[in-house]
Amino acid sequence: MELIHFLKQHILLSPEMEAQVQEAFRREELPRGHRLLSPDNFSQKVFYVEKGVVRTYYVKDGKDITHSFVLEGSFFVSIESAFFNSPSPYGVEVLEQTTIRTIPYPDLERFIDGYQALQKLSRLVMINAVKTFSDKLYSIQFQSAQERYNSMLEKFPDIMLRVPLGHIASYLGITQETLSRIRAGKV
Amino acid sequence: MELIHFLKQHILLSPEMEAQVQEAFRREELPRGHRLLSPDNFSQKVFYVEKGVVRTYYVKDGKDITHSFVLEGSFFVSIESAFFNSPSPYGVEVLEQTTIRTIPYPDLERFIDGYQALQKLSRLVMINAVKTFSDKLYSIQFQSAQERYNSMLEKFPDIMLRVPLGHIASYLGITQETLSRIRAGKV
DNA sequence: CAATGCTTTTGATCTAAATCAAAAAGTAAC
DNA sequence: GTTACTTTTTGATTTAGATCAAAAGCATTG
Repeated sequence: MELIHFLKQHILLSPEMEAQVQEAFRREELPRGHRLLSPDNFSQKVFYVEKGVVRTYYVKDGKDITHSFVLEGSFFVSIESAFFNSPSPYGVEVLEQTTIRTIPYPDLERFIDGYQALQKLSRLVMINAVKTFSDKLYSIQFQSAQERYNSMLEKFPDIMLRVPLGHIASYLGITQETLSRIRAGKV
Repeated sequence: MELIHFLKQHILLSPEMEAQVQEAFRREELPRGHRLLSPDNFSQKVFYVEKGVVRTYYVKDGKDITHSFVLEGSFFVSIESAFFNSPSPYGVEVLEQTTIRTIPYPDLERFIDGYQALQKLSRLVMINAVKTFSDKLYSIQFQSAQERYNSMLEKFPDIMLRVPLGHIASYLGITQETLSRIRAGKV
Protein backbone atom coordinates (compact mmCIF):
# COMPACT_ATOMS: atom_id res chain seq x y z
CA MET A 1 0.00 0.00 0.00
CA GLU A 2 1.33 3.43 -0.94
CA LEU A 3 2.55 5.49 1.99
CA ILE A 4 0.20 8.37 1.17
CA HIS A 5 -2.72 5.97 0.96
CA PHE A 6 -1.78 4.49 4.31
CA LEU A 7 -1.63 7.92 5.90
CA LYS A 8 -4.98 8.96 4.40
CA GLN A 9 -6.61 5.93 5.97
CA HIS A 10 -5.78 7.31 9.37
CA ILE A 11 -5.58 11.06 9.13
CA LEU A 12 -6.74 14.01 7.07
CA LEU A 13 -3.91 15.14 4.82
CA SER A 14 -3.73 18.68 3.46
CA PRO A 15 -2.32 19.02 -0.09
CA GLU A 16 0.85 20.76 1.07
CA MET A 17 1.38 18.14 3.76
CA GLU A 18 0.99 15.43 1.17
CA ALA A 19 3.61 17.15 -0.98
CA GLN A 20 5.95 17.35 1.99
CA VAL A 21 5.55 13.65 2.72
CA GLN A 22 6.23 12.70 -0.88
CA GLU A 23 9.33 14.84 -0.78
CA ALA A 24 10.64 13.71 2.62
CA PHE A 25 10.27 9.95 2.15
CA ARG A 26 12.66 8.72 -0.53
CA ARG A 27 11.33 5.91 -2.67
CA GLU A 28 13.55 2.94 -3.54
CA GLU A 29 12.93 -0.11 -5.70
CA LEU A 30 14.92 -3.07 -4.47
CA PRO A 31 15.51 -6.54 -5.95
CA ARG A 32 15.16 -9.81 -4.10
CA GLY A 33 18.24 -10.56 -2.04
CA HIS A 34 19.24 -6.92 -1.57
CA ARG A 35 20.70 -6.18 1.87
CA LEU A 36 19.16 -2.95 3.15
CA LEU A 37 21.09 -2.98 6.40
CA SER A 38 23.79 -5.31 7.60
CA PRO A 39 23.97 -6.68 11.13
CA ASP A 40 25.65 -4.29 13.56
CA ASN A 41 24.50 -1.26 11.62
CA PHE A 42 24.13 2.25 12.91
CA SER A 43 21.25 3.30 10.71
CA GLN A 44 18.82 5.98 11.83
CA LYS A 45 16.53 5.37 8.85
CA VAL A 46 12.84 4.66 9.20
CA PHE A 47 11.47 2.35 6.50
CA TYR A 48 7.97 1.95 5.19
CA VAL A 49 7.32 -1.06 2.94
CA GLU A 50 4.96 -0.11 0.11
CA LYS A 51 5.12 -3.41 -1.75
CA GLY A 52 6.89 -6.72 -1.10
CA VAL A 53 8.42 -8.27 2.02
CA VAL A 54 11.63 -7.79 3.90
CA ARG A 55 12.95 -9.66 6.89
CA THR A 56 15.15 -8.58 9.75
CA TYR A 57 17.68 -11.12 10.94
CA TYR A 58 20.36 -11.74 13.44
CA VAL A 59 23.51 -13.84 13.27
CA LYS A 60 24.14 -16.06 16.31
CA ASP A 61 26.91 -18.68 16.38
CA GLY A 62 27.22 -18.37 12.61
CA LYS A 63 23.53 -19.13 12.15
CA ASP A 64 21.18 -16.69 10.44
CA ILE A 65 18.05 -16.22 12.51
CA THR A 66 15.00 -14.30 11.27
CA HIS A 67 13.80 -11.79 13.81
CA SER A 68 10.76 -10.41 12.01
CA PHE A 69 9.02 -10.18 8.67
CA VAL A 70 7.95 -6.73 7.50
CA LEU A 71 5.08 -6.92 5.05
CA GLU A 72 3.75 -4.17 2.76
CA GLY A 73 1.88 -1.54 4.73
CA SER A 74 4.15 -1.50 7.77
CA PHE A 75 7.05 0.43 9.18
CA PHE A 76 10.42 -0.75 10.28
CA VAL A 77 13.13 1.01 12.23
CA SER A 78 16.42 -0.06 13.76
CA ILE A 79 15.31 0.58 17.35
CA GLU A 80 18.75 0.46 18.91
CA SER A 81 20.27 2.90 16.42
CA ALA A 82 17.43 5.31 15.73
CA PHE A 83 16.19 5.59 19.29
CA PHE A 84 19.21 4.77 21.42
CA ASN A 85 22.19 5.74 19.31
CA SER A 86 23.80 2.38 19.68
CA PRO A 87 24.62 -0.33 17.12
CA SER A 88 21.78 -2.60 16.10
CA PRO A 89 22.47 -6.33 15.77
CA TYR A 90 19.70 -6.79 13.21
CA GLY A 91 20.29 -6.83 9.46
CA VAL A 92 17.55 -6.32 6.88
CA GLU A 93 17.17 -8.36 3.71
CA VAL A 94 14.72 -7.94 0.84
CA LEU A 95 12.85 -11.19 0.11
CA GLU A 96 10.93 -10.14 -3.01
CA GLN A 97 11.06 -7.24 -5.44
CA THR A 98 10.17 -4.52 -2.98
CA THR A 99 9.31 -0.83 -2.93
CA ILE A 100 10.27 1.02 0.21
CA ARG A 101 10.14 4.59 1.43
CA THR A 102 12.82 5.86 3.78
CA ILE A 103 13.33 8.91 5.95
CA PRO A 104 15.96 9.64 8.60
CA TYR A 105 14.41 9.33 12.05
CA PRO A 106 15.44 12.84 13.17
CA ASP A 107 13.68 14.29 10.09
CA LEU A 108 10.60 12.23 10.81
CA GLU A 109 10.54 13.36 14.41
CA ARG A 110 10.71 17.02 13.40
CA PHE A 111 7.96 16.32 10.88
CA ILE A 112 5.76 14.66 13.48
CA ASP A 113 6.27 17.45 15.98
CA GLY A 114 4.84 19.89 13.47
CA TYR A 115 1.52 18.12 12.97
CA GLN A 116 -1.00 17.15 15.64
CA ALA A 117 -2.53 14.49 13.37
CA LEU A 118 0.85 12.86 12.77
CA GLN A 119 1.46 12.68 16.49
CA LYS A 120 -1.61 10.56 16.95
CA LEU A 121 -0.63 8.38 14.03
CA SER A 122 2.89 7.90 15.29
CA ARG A 123 1.46 6.86 18.65
CA LEU A 124 -0.69 4.34 16.79
CA VAL A 125 2.30 2.94 14.93
CA MET A 126 4.25 2.62 18.16
CA ILE A 127 1.34 0.91 19.88
CA ASN A 128 1.21 -1.60 17.07
CA ALA A 129 4.91 -2.23 17.37
CA VAL A 130 4.53 -2.90 21.07
CA LYS A 131 1.63 -5.26 20.43
CA THR A 132 3.56 -7.16 17.78
CA PHE A 133 6.51 -7.69 20.11
CA SER A 134 4.26 -8.59 23.00
CA ASP A 135 2.45 -11.20 20.92
CA LYS A 136 5.61 -12.72 19.58
CA LEU A 137 7.13 -12.86 23.05
CA TYR A 138 4.04 -14.66 24.25
CA SER A 139 4.23 -17.17 21.45
CA ILE A 140 7.91 -17.94 21.98
CA GLN A 141 7.63 -18.19 25.73
CA PHE A 142 4.36 -20.02 26.19
CA GLN A 143 3.71 -22.04 23.07
CA SER A 144 5.23 -25.25 21.74
CA ALA A 145 6.76 -25.40 18.27
CA GLN A 146 3.56 -26.95 16.94
CA GLU A 147 1.35 -24.27 18.51
CA ARG A 148 3.56 -21.49 17.18
CA TYR A 149 3.40 -22.93 13.70
CA ASN A 150 -0.37 -23.18 13.87
CA SER A 151 -0.88 -19.63 15.04
CA MET A 152 1.50 -18.30 12.42
CA LEU A 153 -0.42 -20.19 9.74
CA GLU A 154 -3.58 -18.58 11.05
CA LYS A 155 -2.26 -15.05 11.47
CA PHE A 156 0.09 -14.77 8.48
CA PRO A 157 -0.94 -17.43 5.96
CA ASP A 158 0.55 -15.47 3.08
CA ILE A 159 4.06 -15.23 4.56
CA MET A 160 4.21 -19.01 4.71
CA LEU A 161 3.89 -19.17 0.95
CA ARG A 162 6.14 -16.26 0.12
CA VAL A 163 9.34 -17.00 1.99
CA PRO A 164 11.72 -19.99 2.26
CA LEU A 165 11.13 -22.56 4.99
CA GLY A 166 14.41 -21.85 6.72
CA HIS A 167 13.48 -18.23 7.46
CA ILE A 168 10.12 -19.25 8.88
CA ALA A 169 11.73 -21.88 11.07
CA SER A 170 14.25 -19.51 12.59
CA TYR A 171 11.53 -16.90 13.03
CA LEU A 172 9.52 -19.45 15.01
CA GLY A 173 12.60 -20.24 17.03
CA ILE A 174 12.98 -23.80 15.78
CA THR A 175 15.20 -25.60 13.28
CA GLN A 176 14.27 -26.20 9.69
CA GLU A 177 14.19 -29.95 10.32
CA THR A 178 11.69 -29.59 13.14
CA LEU A 179 9.48 -27.35 11.02
CA SER A 180 9.61 -29.83 8.19
CA ARG A 181 8.51 -32.62 10.54
CA ILE A 182 5.71 -30.48 11.97
CA ARG A 183 4.41 -29.77 8.48
CA ALA A 184 4.52 -33.46 7.64
CA GLY A 185 2.55 -34.17 10.80
CA LYS A 186 5.31 -36.40 12.13
CA VAL A 187 5.33 -35.03 15.63
CA MET B 1 10.35 8.05 42.15
CA GLU B 2 7.40 10.41 42.36
CA LEU B 3 5.49 10.88 39.15
CA ILE B 4 5.97 14.65 39.16
CA HIS B 5 9.68 14.21 39.72
CA PHE B 6 9.84 11.73 36.84
CA LEU B 7 8.06 14.16 34.53
CA LYS B 8 10.30 17.06 35.54
CA GLN B 9 13.35 15.04 34.61
CA HIS B 10 12.16 14.99 31.04
CA ILE B 11 10.05 18.08 30.45
CA LEU B 12 9.41 21.57 31.73
CA LEU B 13 6.26 21.56 33.83
CA SER B 14 4.22 24.71 34.42
CA PRO B 15 2.60 25.06 37.87
CA GLU B 16 -0.92 24.62 36.53
CA MET B 17 0.13 21.57 34.53
CA GLU B 18 1.68 20.10 37.64
CA ALA B 19 -1.57 20.66 39.50
CA GLN B 20 -3.50 18.97 36.71
CA VAL B 21 -1.21 15.95 36.80
CA GLN B 22 -1.53 15.59 40.56
CA GLU B 23 -5.28 15.77 40.17
CA ALA B 24 -5.61 13.41 37.19
CA PHE B 25 -3.40 10.59 38.47
CA ARG B 26 -4.97 8.95 41.49
CA ARG B 27 -2.54 7.75 44.12
CA GLU B 28 -2.97 4.36 45.79
CA GLU B 29 -1.01 2.62 48.52
CA LEU B 30 -1.13 -1.13 48.10
CA PRO B 31 0.07 -3.98 50.34
CA ARG B 32 2.17 -6.95 49.25
CA GLY B 33 0.03 -9.59 47.60
CA HIS B 34 -2.67 -7.20 46.39
CA ARG B 35 -4.08 -8.08 42.98
CA LEU B 36 -4.34 -4.93 40.91
CA LEU B 37 -5.77 -6.65 37.87
CA SER B 38 -6.82 -10.24 37.41
CA PRO B 39 -6.05 -12.26 34.28
CA ASP B 40 -8.58 -11.68 31.48
CA ASN B 41 -9.25 -8.15 32.63
CA PHE B 42 -10.65 -5.33 30.55
CA SER B 43 -8.87 -2.48 32.29
CA GLN B 44 -8.07 0.74 30.46
CA LYS B 45 -6.00 2.08 33.33
CA VAL B 46 -2.46 3.30 32.94
CA PHE B 47 -0.26 2.68 35.99
CA TYR B 48 2.85 4.44 37.15
CA VAL B 49 4.81 2.78 39.96
CA GLU B 50 6.18 5.40 42.35
CA LYS B 51 7.61 3.02 44.93
CA GLY B 52 7.80 -0.79 45.13
CA VAL B 53 7.51 -3.54 42.51
CA VAL B 54 4.62 -5.22 40.78
CA ARG B 55 4.67 -8.11 38.37
CA THR B 56 2.38 -9.00 35.48
CA TYR B 57 1.63 -12.64 35.07
CA TYR B 58 -0.21 -15.12 32.94
CA VAL B 59 -1.83 -18.43 33.76
CA LYS B 60 -1.05 -21.28 31.36
CA ASP B 61 -2.06 -24.89 32.07
CA GLY B 62 -2.72 -23.94 35.67
CA LYS B 63 0.81 -22.56 36.05
CA ASP B 64 1.44 -18.96 37.02
CA ILE B 65 4.01 -17.41 34.70
CA THR B 66 5.56 -13.98 35.27
CA HIS B 67 5.45 -11.86 32.15
CA SER B 68 7.22 -8.74 33.41
CA PHE B 69 8.38 -6.91 36.50
CA VAL B 70 7.46 -3.24 36.81
CA LEU B 71 9.85 -1.39 39.07
CA GLU B 72 9.43 2.07 40.59
CA GLY B 73 9.83 4.78 37.98
CA SER B 74 8.06 2.97 35.16
CA PHE B 75 4.68 2.76 33.52
CA PHE B 76 2.45 -0.19 32.91
CA VAL B 77 -0.64 -0.55 30.79
CA SER B 78 -2.81 -3.47 29.76
CA ILE B 79 -1.96 -3.19 26.07
CA GLU B 80 -4.75 -5.38 24.79
CA SER B 81 -7.47 -3.58 26.76
CA ALA B 82 -6.32 0.03 26.72
CA PHE B 83 -5.18 0.10 23.13
CA PHE B 84 -7.21 -2.61 21.43
CA ASN B 85 -10.39 -2.85 23.45
CA SER B 86 -10.03 -6.57 23.94
CA PRO B 87 -9.49 -8.64 27.07
CA SER B 88 -5.96 -8.86 28.40
CA PRO B 89 -4.66 -12.24 29.59
CA TYR B 90 -2.22 -10.61 32.01
CA GLY B 91 -2.94 -10.12 35.70
CA VAL B 92 -1.01 -7.71 37.93
CA GLU B 93 0.17 -8.49 41.45
CA VAL B 94 1.88 -6.26 43.98
CA LEU B 95 5.10 -7.82 45.31
CA GLU B 96 6.01 -5.28 47.98
CA GLN B 97 4.28 -2.42 49.73
CA THR B 98 3.78 -0.23 46.68
CA THR B 99 2.62 3.26 45.75
CA ILE B 100 1.06 3.60 42.34
CA ARG B 101 -0.59 6.36 40.35
CA THR B 102 -3.38 5.52 37.93
CA ILE B 103 -5.23 7.31 35.18
CA PRO B 104 -7.71 5.96 32.61
CA TYR B 105 -6.02 5.74 29.21
CA PRO B 106 -8.63 7.89 27.42
CA ASP B 107 -8.05 10.67 29.96
CA LEU B 108 -4.32 10.36 29.55
CA GLU B 109 -4.60 10.53 25.78
CA ARG B 110 -6.67 13.71 25.96
CA PHE B 111 -4.12 15.09 28.38
CA ILE B 112 -1.23 14.26 26.10
CA ASP B 113 -2.94 15.77 23.09
CA GLY B 114 -3.10 19.08 24.92
CA TYR B 115 0.62 19.42 25.57
CA GLN B 116 3.43 19.31 23.03
CA ALA B 117 5.95 18.39 25.73
CA LEU B 118 3.85 15.44 26.89
CA GLN B 119 3.66 14.13 23.34
CA LYS B 120 7.40 13.86 23.18
CA LEU B 121 7.49 12.20 26.58
CA SER B 122 4.81 9.70 25.65
CA ARG B 123 6.79 8.83 22.54
CA LEU B 124 9.79 8.26 24.78
CA VAL B 125 7.83 5.98 27.07
CA MET B 126 6.53 3.98 24.13
CA ILE B 127 10.00 3.68 22.67
CA ASN B 128 11.23 2.29 25.94
CA ALA B 129 8.40 -0.20 26.02
CA VAL B 130 9.31 -1.39 22.52
CA LYS B 131 12.95 -1.71 23.50
CA THR B 132 12.09 -3.68 26.62
CA PHE B 133 10.00 -6.16 24.66
CA SER B 134 12.55 -6.40 21.91
CA ASP B 135 15.31 -7.16 24.41
CA LYS B 136 13.29 -9.76 26.26
CA LEU B 137 12.28 -11.42 23.01
CA TYR B 138 15.92 -11.60 22.04
CA SER B 139 16.87 -13.13 25.34
CA ILE B 140 14.16 -15.77 25.24
CA GLN B 141 14.77 -16.67 21.62
CA PHE B 142 18.52 -16.60 21.37
CA GLN B 143 19.92 -17.23 24.81
CA SER B 144 20.25 -20.36 26.94
CA ALA B 145 18.79 -20.47 30.45
CA GLN B 146 22.24 -19.79 31.87
CA GLU B 147 22.85 -16.82 29.59
CA ARG B 148 19.43 -15.37 30.39
CA TYR B 149 20.10 -15.67 34.10
CA ASN B 150 23.46 -13.97 33.73
CA SER B 151 22.12 -11.05 31.75
CA MET B 152 19.25 -10.58 34.16
CA LEU B 153 21.69 -10.53 37.06
CA GLU B 154 23.64 -7.89 35.21
CA LYS B 155 20.71 -5.76 34.11
CA PHE B 156 18.37 -6.05 37.12
CA PRO B 157 20.49 -7.15 40.08
CA ASP B 158 18.01 -5.67 42.56
CA ILE B 159 15.00 -7.60 41.29
CA MET B 160 16.82 -10.83 41.98
CA LEU B 161 16.96 -9.97 45.66
CA ARG B 162 13.48 -8.53 45.97
CA VAL B 163 11.23 -11.21 44.51
CA PRO B 164 10.74 -14.96 45.08
CA LEU B 165 12.75 -17.38 42.97
CA GLY B 166 9.69 -18.90 41.33
CA HIS B 167 8.66 -15.59 39.75
CA ILE B 168 12.13 -15.01 38.37
CA ALA B 169 12.26 -18.52 36.96
CA SER B 170 8.97 -18.20 35.10
CA TYR B 171 9.98 -14.74 33.91
CA LEU B 172 13.14 -16.25 32.44
CA GLY B 173 11.05 -18.96 30.83
CA ILE B 174 12.49 -21.82 32.91
CA THR B 175 11.37 -23.86 35.90
CA GLN B 176 12.24 -23.05 39.46
CA GLU B 177 14.29 -26.23 39.71
CA THR B 178 16.42 -25.31 36.72
CA LEU B 179 17.02 -21.83 38.10
CA SER B 180 18.02 -23.28 41.43
CA ARG B 181 20.53 -25.55 39.71
CA ILE B 182 21.92 -22.69 37.66
CA ARG B 183 22.45 -20.61 40.76
CA ALA B 184 24.21 -23.52 42.45
CA GLY B 185 26.47 -23.83 39.42
CA LYS B 186 25.35 -27.39 38.83
CA VAL B 187 24.83 -27.05 35.13
C1' DC C 1 11.48 -24.92 70.90
C1' DA C 2 8.05 -27.56 68.50
C1' DA C 3 4.80 -27.23 64.91
C1' DT C 4 3.20 -25.37 60.63
C1' DG C 5 3.72 -23.51 56.28
C1' DC C 6 6.39 -21.58 52.94
C1' DT C 7 10.65 -21.44 49.65
C1' DT C 8 14.63 -23.54 47.82
C1' DT C 9 17.51 -27.40 46.73
C1' DT C 10 18.65 -32.09 45.26
C1' DG C 11 17.98 -36.39 42.75
C1' DA C 12 16.15 -39.54 39.14
C1' DT C 13 13.83 -39.85 34.98
C1' DC C 14 11.66 -38.21 30.74
C1' DT C 15 10.91 -35.53 26.51
C1' DA C 16 10.75 -31.89 22.93
C1' DA C 17 13.60 -30.28 19.99
C1' DA C 18 18.57 -29.82 18.44
C1' DT C 19 22.29 -31.72 15.97
C1' DC C 20 24.56 -34.46 12.59
C1' DA C 21 24.31 -36.79 8.31
C1' DA C 22 22.44 -38.10 4.17
C1' DA C 23 18.73 -38.88 0.88
C1' DA C 24 15.07 -36.92 -1.92
C1' DA C 25 12.76 -33.40 -4.35
C1' DG C 26 12.74 -29.09 -6.89
C1' DT C 27 14.63 -25.63 -9.98
C1' DA C 28 17.53 -23.72 -13.53
C1' DA C 29 21.08 -23.90 -17.00
C1' DC C 30 23.14 -26.12 -20.65
C1' DG D 1 17.50 -35.13 -21.45
C1' DT D 2 22.09 -34.45 -17.98
C1' DT D 3 24.50 -31.67 -14.69
C1' DA D 4 24.76 -28.57 -10.90
C1' DC D 5 22.67 -26.30 -7.15
C1' DT D 6 19.31 -25.18 -3.72
C1' DT D 7 15.59 -26.44 -0.68
C1' DT D 8 13.14 -29.83 1.85
C1' DT D 9 12.59 -34.22 4.06
C1' DT D 10 13.96 -38.34 6.64
C1' DG D 11 16.60 -40.96 10.06
C1' DA D 12 19.64 -41.73 14.15
C1' DT D 13 21.51 -39.73 18.13
C1' DT D 14 22.20 -36.24 21.70
C1' DT D 15 20.99 -32.75 25.00
C1' DA D 16 18.99 -28.84 27.64
C1' DG D 17 15.66 -28.36 30.37
C1' DA D 18 11.03 -30.29 32.15
C1' DT D 19 8.68 -33.17 35.26
C1' DC D 20 7.95 -35.80 39.37
C1' DA D 21 9.10 -36.60 44.05
C1' DA D 22 11.19 -35.77 48.20
C1' DA D 23 14.41 -33.58 51.35
C1' DA D 24 16.40 -29.46 53.39
C1' DG D 25 16.13 -24.57 54.82
C1' DC D 26 13.87 -20.78 56.87
C1' DA D 27 10.37 -18.01 58.89
C1' DT D 28 6.38 -17.28 61.72
C1' DT D 29 3.28 -18.35 65.49
C1' DG D 30 1.62 -20.37 69.70
